[in-house]
Amino acid sequence: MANTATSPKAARDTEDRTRDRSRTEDAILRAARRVLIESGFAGWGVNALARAAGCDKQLIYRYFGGLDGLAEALGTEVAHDLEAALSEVRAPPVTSYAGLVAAMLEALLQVLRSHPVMQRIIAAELSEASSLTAPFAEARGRALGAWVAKIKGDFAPPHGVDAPAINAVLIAAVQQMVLSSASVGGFAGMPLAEAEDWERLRRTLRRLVVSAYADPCAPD
Amino acid sequence: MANTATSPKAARDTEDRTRDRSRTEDAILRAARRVLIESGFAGWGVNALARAAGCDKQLIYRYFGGLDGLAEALGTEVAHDLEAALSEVRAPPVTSYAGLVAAMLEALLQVLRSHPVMQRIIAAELSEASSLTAPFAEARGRALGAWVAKIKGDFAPPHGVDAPAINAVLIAAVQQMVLSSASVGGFAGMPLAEAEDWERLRRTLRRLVVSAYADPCAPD
DNA sequence: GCCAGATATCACCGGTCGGTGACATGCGCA
DNA sequence: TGCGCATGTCACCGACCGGTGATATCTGGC
Repeated sequence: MANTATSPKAARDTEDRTRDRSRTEDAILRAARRVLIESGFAGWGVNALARAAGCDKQLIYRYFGGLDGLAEALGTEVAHDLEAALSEVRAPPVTSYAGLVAAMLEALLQVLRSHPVMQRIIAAELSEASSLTAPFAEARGRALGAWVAKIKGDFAPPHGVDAPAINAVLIAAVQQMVLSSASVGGFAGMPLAEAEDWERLRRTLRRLVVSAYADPCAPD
Repeated sequence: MANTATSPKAARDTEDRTRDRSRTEDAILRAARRVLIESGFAGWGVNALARAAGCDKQLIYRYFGGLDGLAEALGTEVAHDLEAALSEVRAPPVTSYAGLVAAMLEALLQVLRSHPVMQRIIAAELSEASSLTAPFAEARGRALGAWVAKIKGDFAPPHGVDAPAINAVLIAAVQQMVLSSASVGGFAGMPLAEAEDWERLRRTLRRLVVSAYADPCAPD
């Protein structure tokens, strides 16, 4: 029993795509996402992917040049997702640098939470700096850099504050929280499951940003 | 060529431990740490471990009950490391709740940075909630809980502040920073390699803690 | 001296992996 | 019509995996 079903085509997508390369490529890419979400990089091999896509593994080599090429293709796709999501950060009333950073953190939180593939990739980056995660890491760096360059000039951080470091710390916290919520359901005793939990995190982040960037004696 | 060397005993620890169960168990445990540091959980299998320990894999089954038992043994060991390190948090002049939290964060940063095995385990937790990481997660939770219970009562957080959430966020940031430094050498454009980089992070964390817990108009 | 048991090693199993070469099939074009 | 090529399928390889039963070797107690 190669699979649980009687036919090896059981896992194949309903759409008929015989003799259609672009359709097959798409099926492989979607299988790559699905397997990555369900099994992580541990189960991300040519055999499993071909099984999930309902095609022969040979096609992965032919169309993508093996696992590395497939990872690269998937990485750029996901990076585009991130880019698109960040480009829509137009939190309504941004009147200060702190407000801008807070809006960015919330947007990042939203994107990450709704994108399990991104979570998997980032988690893998923390475990192994392999050739599979490298392409995405680079693409992601470009996306974030472009976003920062775009908003530059609108507002400036207060003087005497290491804004890049503060922002990095808060972004790191967001990332860790989302990853931990996906695998353990919370972090350090703070649950991260219900909507109210995330709202609590949102408030906490905003408070940290505001207090860090506020002029003393000018609270809120 | 089962190994690069001529003799299969090349990787064996220098100490002669034939017919000495406790010595063999220790060799296996140390090999488990070493392989975990060098190859991560991906290469953490009975074959590789036995090879690294210079013994037969059968002994891993006999003495530890397989990989799961070995992971449990290693997990409790590492949890003890964490417990011991946290119990020594006596940052000299702690005069406020903020100072206490800052000292805790610095201690955690120090412990994590100097403990690559802990980093691997935490990174694995974020990728897969497998039976290998579960025992350590539980032990770590106990260690942190014990620490919190110990310091309870010395100082109290200001009113109207969600201290558990703030602390969780900052702990998450520390964790993410250390993990990211190990695999990528930095985070979000902030380098984390030289001593000055870590000092910068330390200052940033302290500033965040102080500003978050400070009474307004009573800075520093 | 000798035996019982602890300790360690070996050989082998079925299964999955990544990777490759050979082969079948159908489409488009001359 | 039939040829050429893109597309898809199959069979097979060597390597490694986790796991287990049988066997060798040494030690301590009688």
